[in-house]
Amino acid sequence: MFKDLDPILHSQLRLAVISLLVSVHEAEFTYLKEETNSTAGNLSAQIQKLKEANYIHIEKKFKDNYPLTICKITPEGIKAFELYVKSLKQYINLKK
Amino acid sequence: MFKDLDPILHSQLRLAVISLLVSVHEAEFTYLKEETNSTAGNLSAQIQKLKEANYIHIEKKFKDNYPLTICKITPEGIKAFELYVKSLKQYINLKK
DNA sequence: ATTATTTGGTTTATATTATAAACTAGTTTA
DNA sequence: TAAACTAGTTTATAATATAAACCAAATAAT
Repeated sequence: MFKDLDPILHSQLRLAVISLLVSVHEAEFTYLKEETNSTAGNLSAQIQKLKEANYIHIEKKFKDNYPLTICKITPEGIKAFELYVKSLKQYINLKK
Repeated sequence: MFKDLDPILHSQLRLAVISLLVSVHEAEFTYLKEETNSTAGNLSAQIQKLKEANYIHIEKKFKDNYPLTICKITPEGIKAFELYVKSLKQYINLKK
């Protein structure tokens, strides 16, 4: 009945990040931080996990002398998100 | 943009338990254990948390000499579940 | 010019959570 | 009466989330 929920995505912050990246496809660290209302430390840790899972790609460069971190969702990330949503529906759409 | 997800419900097992109880209204421990495919220890711990949050009520009695634990959802539990689902939709865009 | 503040992060320490393993208490079966 | 089973609970450990502290450089203030 209940499919397992991908633990990488079943985290409020990581889910919010993926949710944003699914729609905007690519975003800066500071944008993600503002939109998700997270602390920098937490966001840094969580995007690292998303990267390790190969759900996002992280590019680091410089812009106007400052470091700039850009996150993009990968095809695997999109797939995982879609599967997560599908599984989740079994939990919250229980039309008995 | 992203509303906080009730941490009591944002747990795979607790969410599955509440999901079941929303539809069946009342269930035995062993039924929940089978339906959620969980271990007894984990289920015991998680229904305790749901009880502490006042999301379910736990009744303990005996049936045919064996202990019998029955869980029922409370109005607060139903309300919390509905709010959780509503908040979650912001993350997963369920309508699409 | 040097001190303070800000930007854009990362690392580390700690609290919380989830879970399996071990245990309790009794019942039934052989 | 010993073994196995039922129906759980408690405990120990691993995993997770998060705030706090830190780092390196840039810019602003004095």
